Amino acid sequence: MAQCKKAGTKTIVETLQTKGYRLTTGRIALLELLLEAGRPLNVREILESWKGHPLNQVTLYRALENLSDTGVINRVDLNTGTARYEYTPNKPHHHHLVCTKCDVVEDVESCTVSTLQKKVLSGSRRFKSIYSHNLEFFGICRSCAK
Amino acid sequence: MAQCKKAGTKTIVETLQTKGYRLTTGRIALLELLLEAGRPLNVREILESWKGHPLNQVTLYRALENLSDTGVINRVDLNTGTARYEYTPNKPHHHHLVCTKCDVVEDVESCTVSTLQKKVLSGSRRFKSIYSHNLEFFGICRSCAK
DNA sequence: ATAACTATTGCAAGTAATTTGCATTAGTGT
DNA sequence: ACACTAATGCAAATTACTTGCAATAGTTAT
Repeated sequence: MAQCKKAGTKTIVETLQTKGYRLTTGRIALLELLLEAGRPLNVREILESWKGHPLNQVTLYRALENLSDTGVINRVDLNTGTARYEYTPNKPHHHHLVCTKCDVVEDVESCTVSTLQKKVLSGSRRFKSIYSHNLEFFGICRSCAK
Repeated sequence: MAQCKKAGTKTIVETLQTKGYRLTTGRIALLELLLEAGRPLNVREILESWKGHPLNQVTLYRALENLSDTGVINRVDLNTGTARYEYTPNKPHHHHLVCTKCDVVEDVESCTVSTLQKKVLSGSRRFKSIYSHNLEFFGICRSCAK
């Protein structure tokens, strides 16, 4: 994991540099937390995980925005009421499966939507381009089903 | 359109009744507005469309929640910052194509995700059931592309 | 129709998420 | 080590949305 972080960090610095962003100690703490969590966290969860406070809440919001900007992390909306952020440098394009009782989230990697995306674009007179899509599945996990 | 409304209203009353909800004048005004708009509106847009105020903002929030409950309207999140609601009784299952510059929204009716949904469920050990999915496409419309 | 029952409404206030302005601090390149 | 500029924290503001409660309007049974 430290190794993974080290290897990842190098590229991340470069990625941030292209937008003039700096990889500060607070942002490193944030990225490490998201990496370890392995699932999308919201602001409240991030702040609660931090006993010391590597980043103030306001700064955290700004860091999340900047890092999302560069694609190092990804903002997802899973209908849980607040935005969530996930660490993405080591992850391929994927979607999510969300339990609407306990909010547990599972990644879904099989994505056949890219071909669908082309069809959708060719079926639209009004749109010039489509550059992304969101696909989330909602269901009930086994432990909530009991 | 008046005809469409009349025909629709009958069923809507019945739909609401099953949950003990009433179809009040304010809610009728809301449904008419959403029907005429033909696209998902957020709370601010609804209130601005109403010169007189058929429903107070607070009541509007409650009405939107109740009506969503019954499926007469549908709440959608299009990453535009606030929840949007669309009139659905006359609409088949569909998705959306959103321009991220001007927020114009187009319906996408071809949905092949139901089969994908089954695959996703069978690929998950943790989940017992999947009952819905969100799929939204993001792009740039032709007039914003100029 | 009318009365009784209960959902709906509006007001005032509250909560939670997110943003902004500004002075101070910390990274980065030379 | 110096200069330049992004990042940070504080206080305060904004925005979306919710809650409690008394008054009102819709529905059902008579």
